[in-house]
This record gives sequence, structure tokens and C-alpha cells, in this order.
Amino acid sequence: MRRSATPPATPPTARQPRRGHGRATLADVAAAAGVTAITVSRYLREPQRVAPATAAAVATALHLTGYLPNKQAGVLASAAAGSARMVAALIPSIANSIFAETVQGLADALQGSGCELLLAATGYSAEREEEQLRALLGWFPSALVVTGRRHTPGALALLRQAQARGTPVIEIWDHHPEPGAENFTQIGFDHEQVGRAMAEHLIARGYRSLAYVDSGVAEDFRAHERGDGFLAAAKRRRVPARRITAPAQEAIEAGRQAFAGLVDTKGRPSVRAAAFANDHLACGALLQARAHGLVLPQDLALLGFGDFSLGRQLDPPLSTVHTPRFEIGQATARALLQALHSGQAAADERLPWTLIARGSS
Amino acid sequence: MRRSATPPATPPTARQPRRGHGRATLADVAAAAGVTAITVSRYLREPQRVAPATAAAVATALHLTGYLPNKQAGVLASAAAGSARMVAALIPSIANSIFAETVQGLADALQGSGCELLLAATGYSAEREEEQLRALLGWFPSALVVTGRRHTPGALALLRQAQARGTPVIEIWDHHPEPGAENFTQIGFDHEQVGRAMAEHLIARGYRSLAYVDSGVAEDFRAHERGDGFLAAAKRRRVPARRITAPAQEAIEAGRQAFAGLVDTKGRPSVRAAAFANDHLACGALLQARAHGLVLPQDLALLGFGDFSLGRQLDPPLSTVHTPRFEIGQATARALLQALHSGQAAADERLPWTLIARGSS
DNA sequence: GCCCGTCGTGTTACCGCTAACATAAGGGGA
DNA sequence: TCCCCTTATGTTAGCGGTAACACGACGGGC
Repeated sequence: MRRSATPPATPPTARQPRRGHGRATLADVAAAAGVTAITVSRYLREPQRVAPATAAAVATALHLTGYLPNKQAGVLASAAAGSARMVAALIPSIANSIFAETVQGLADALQGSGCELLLAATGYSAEREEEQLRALLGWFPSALVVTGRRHTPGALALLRQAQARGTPVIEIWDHHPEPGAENFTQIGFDHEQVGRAMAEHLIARGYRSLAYVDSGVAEDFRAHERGDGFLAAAKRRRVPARRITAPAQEAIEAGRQAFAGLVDTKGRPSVRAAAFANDHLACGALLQARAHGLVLPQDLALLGFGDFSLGRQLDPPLSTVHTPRFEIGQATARALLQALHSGQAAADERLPWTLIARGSS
Repeated sequence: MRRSATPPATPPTARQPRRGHGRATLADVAAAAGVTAITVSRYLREPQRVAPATAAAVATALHLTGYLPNKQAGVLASAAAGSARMVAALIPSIANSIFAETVQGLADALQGSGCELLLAATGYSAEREEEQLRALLGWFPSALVVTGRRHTPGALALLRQAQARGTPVIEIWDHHPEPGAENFTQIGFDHEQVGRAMAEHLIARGYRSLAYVDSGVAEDFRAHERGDGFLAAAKRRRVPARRITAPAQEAIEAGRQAFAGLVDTKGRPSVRAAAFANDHLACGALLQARAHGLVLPQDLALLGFGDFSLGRQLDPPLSTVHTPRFEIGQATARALLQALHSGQAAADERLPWTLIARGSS
């Protein structure tokens, strides 16, 4: 091909082409395979729709160029909601083993589905939840997982909007649908009911003076709700019960300190049995009780919540409530994959918990 | 404006316009504010570059429309690497409290920087790491965090490519640069050194016959390296030492079973002291030892690793190695934000650990 | 031989946003 | 008064992919 006599010479207003990320694009693969981009795109999404010979060429080209699809572009191009294949999850704390196991369940069950997990921790703050939610929504996640059913009005509006657009929204760890209102999908259990069961258990064992040691984390609504249930059940049975709140600090130590609230000035138990917002608190109290020479459960019965491995190893082993923490994550993943697939809202799930009576109650 | 006499009437080949997600876009906001999209975009990124009056109008319009930026589009448009403001992290297990705390540190320190966290668990499998890495790279994360320095050749190639394109890559939990090769940034500590210190500690206490109880997870390379260091130090001091491997199951139970490897057929200790790959194993062995009537540390000294809360509560409290697990996450976040900001590679960091001698050694 | 349907591939436009350049309006300094 | 520079905003093109439609080649029924 002969060059033009007057070389076109970059026009005076030649724009600087924007350089990409330096990674192979569909166009690069297409060029290597001698086809156009759309064919490669088709090969990747619906291989049966390209001719075998072409498919082979494309496959070679893909391998040759080391192509990795740009999901940002993919999501942008397919405007349909849910195409992002990314799940955003908001939990109070990652370090809290309870939620860590839930996230593990979620990640495990998501693995292989082509969904990635976008994770953020709120530190038990509703304001931070809203803030993080806003940030996460920028990625157009195909599903939203939030912890609990208490949200700021702003967060609630965002969640409702997302749901209205067809993004599944799942509230985990809680199962407490409000009768009148429209609820999001909830996967978890009823904490008030657990609280009631804890009281019933202690009453059934013959303890006639109770206490609930609540979490020092003011925003741990689920712990408070268990307390509500506990006190309500005690009241119905006409058994005296009171609520005390643990100090806000490292939980085992907080439990040690909370023990002081269960004894009188002479160090004698002022209640016959105590239930705790979590096993860490209960363990702290158990250790402190033993250090004060109390015999458990004769002098004082203790009942934890969560079934952490620690409690099983103490003497006496801690009675507690086993929670489906891993299962919540798994069920959530299943439910939202189902919802994404079917286009229908995910169904509520009430998961079972069990009260495990060990030596301390 | 007068309408044309012959109304254009949608041409015969009128295409169906693709509908968006149903969320307000920059164009919507711009229309509401009486400006164009680019002005709104500028207002959001460089507010001082738009006139005060315009800024006010845009602010109102933003509020009115409830605009949330589409980050996918933003990343796509600004081709520069690192613009994604999304960090991809790969850890062996989220449920393992060690890594959970690291992720918490990472998330905490990332919070407020405008970076989101994309998390995936590999289940200690290098193959799954590569697979997940491939998936995560599709999102063009602005930084990559991986655990440890062992990767499949494929994963290694991907990481190198990413780094070559200017994406910071940080290996966490390990600090063991290979002299010859080019390394990624490492933030962690030297596990062989910890193993040596564990042996030195036991030898200094006068124990002259040692064992290292290795993790039952075959891919827990860091635990194996601590074992290597342990045995090497013992050899140099001419103290007999052997390595045994715990069964692959729930760690406390595995520790209980591993105890059998530390005693002879009559139940008498066959070594004077044992170090463990982690505190869970050590706790299991401690409980089993006590159940067999051994007095610790006189009959048998035990040394854990990780400083889990459980160990502190046992009798005797478990000697262990405290690791900077939260700090690794924090330091990683700091380092990669710095790297993203400065454009230079992140610096290695060797974080301190401490051997805590409690009652069991 | 003609028509129509299917198959395989290409063309065009667009997702929502931003880089680069263009342009209009004002504001001094000579 | 002219010019140039700054400031505020707009225009154009493109990031990398995909939806919708177009089109040519082939094949079979009549």
C-alpha cells in the first residue's frame, strides 16, 4: 500500500488517547483471533453460539493474551440489576467470632457461584452503617446483607430503594417481622424468644431469683432483646428478676466485674441464677465466682449465650445457647443466590438454636 | 421552537434504548441543577472549581435526586490504575480469629479513606487462592493483600503482572524476604525466628527434651516454619527435639489427641516440654494432661502460639506467643494507602511479637 | 429456482462517568 | 483599547464491555 503523497500528519488538534490499564481487552483478544470483540464476548458467555473453529481460535487467543475480563465494564454494559455478581455485607464487627463465622458461611456458600463479597464493619454504630451502606451501594452490588433490623431512617430509605429496584436485601441474625410494616427478608432467630427460654430453663431448674447481665455495648440490640424476653418470662412466672449491665470493656474482664453486681457486700450471691448476654461475660463471671470460693451451680447458677469454645473447657463447663452462626451465613448465601436466579424476593428463614445445659446451671 | 411540519416519527428501525438501573445519574442531577453532567462531576471531585452559585444549585439537585455515584462507571472512565478505591484481600479463613482480627484492623484503618474491602477466603488452598485471585482481579482492585508468600505459579504470575501495572501487592503475616529474588512487600514477622525463640525459651527454662506439635492443616506453612525454627534451634543447642503432627480436626480436640504423642504407653511424659502450632492445640493438650493427672509445668511444660483469650483462663495459664494480628491489618492499610498516594511501592514491615511466659512453661 | 429460516458474525449505540480540549466571559496591565 | 490570562462551564471522545439489530451464507422444502 502506497503512502499518501502528503502524509496526513497528526491534525493540529490531535487528542491524547487515554491509555487503559495495560491489560488485554476483548479487542486485543479479538485481534489475535481474527474476529471482532463481540464474538469473543459471546464465546465467554455463550460458547455454544460460536462456531467450533472460531471457538478454538478464540480459546487460543484468550490463553495467549492472558485475558481477564473487566467486570466493571461488564456490569456497566448490562444495565440489568443483579448483573454485578457482588454481594455487599455489613456486619457490626469482623473480629467478633460470631460474625466472623457467619461471614465464613456466607463466603463459603458464595464460592463457586461467581459472586464476590464486599465486606464492611459498622462497629455497632447505626450511623456508620448508613455511611458504609452509601459507599457500598456505589458498586451496585447485586445483593445487600445487613445485620439486624434497626437502621437509621437514611439507611432504611436506601435499603428500600435498593429493594424496589430489585436488589435482594437480607437482614441477618434477627427474625422478628413487624406485623404491620413491610419487612425485609430476615434470616436468623427471635432473640426475645431465646431470652424467654433462658429464663424458663433457670426457673425449671428451681432457681427463684434471677438476673440478666446485659452487654455493655449499648447498640447490641439483640442482647437487649434477649434481656427483654428474659425479664418478661420471669415476670409471667412471678419470679423476681433484674437486669444489670456489664461495663463496656473487654468482655471476659467485663464479666469478672459484672460478678460484683450478683453478690451482696459480704460476697454472698444476691440472686440464685444469672443469664448473660454472651459467653465471654459468663466466663468472666464464672472465673470470678470460683475465685471467690463459690460452688457452681449450688451457690450460683450461670447461663451464657453463644456456645464459644472457651465455655466448654471451664470447670464447671458453661451452660449456654448454641446459635446457628455459620448456618446463618450459609442460608443467607443460598437465599440470595436463589433470589438472584428467580428474580423473586428471598424467603424468611428462622433458624434453630439450642439451649445446652452443661454444669453451670 | 416550532415543530417540523412532517413529524420525524420514530424511524422504522427505532432501537429500544437500554434502560439503566433506575437510579439517578449525573445527567439527571445536572438537568435538575440546570447545568451539564461534567459540572456536577467537578462539583463532586473538586468543589472549589465550580462557582459558588452553581455549587449551591448542584448541591440542591444532588439532595433532591438522592444521587449515588456509580463507582463502576467512575473506575472505567478514569483509566489510571488505583482509581478503583477498592482493596482485595485474600486470607486462608475468616472464621479463624487470627485472620478475622487482621481483617478487622484492615477494615478499620481503611474506613474513612474511601476504600472498600473485597474479601475472599482460600481455605488454606493455593489453588483456590489462584482461582479467587483471578476473580478478584476482574474488579481491578487498587491494591491486593494476600496471606503468606507461597503461591501457585499462576497466582504468582498474576500478582507480578498486577504489580508491574502499579497495583500495590502486600503479603501479610510473613516476613521472610528471599535474598536473590524480587519480593512483594511483606508485612508480618519471621515465623522461623519465632520457632527458634520458642525452643530457646524452653531450653533456657531447663527443659532438655522437646517436641513441636505441628498443625494438622497441611498447608499451614507458617506453622511448619515455626517448627523448622524450633527444631533447628534445638539441634544447635544439642537438645533432642522431635516434630509430631496433630490430627486434622477441630483444634482443641486435635490437641487433646496430640497429647498421646507426648507420653509413653504408661502415660508418662516422653518429653519435658512441648511447643504447639497454636493455642487451641496447646489448650487441648493442657486439658488432657490435667485429666491424666499431670502437674504442669513440672511433669510437662507447654507453650502455645497466638495468645488466644482461652489460654489465659486455664489453670495453669498457658504460656504463649503474642502476635500482632490486629496491627498487621492496620499496618497493611496504612502501607497501601501510602503506596496509592505516593505511587511508590509499599515498604516492608517487620512487626514485633512477644513470648509471654505464664504458668505452663 | 425461489423463498424463508437459521446460523454465525459484525455494526452500532450505549451503560455512567471523566480526561482532554474548547470556549465564552470577565479582568487587569501596557 | 487591545491583548492575554484566568475562571467557569461545555463539548467530544472514550474507558471496556454488552444489547439490539443487521446481514450474508447456507440449506431445505416446494
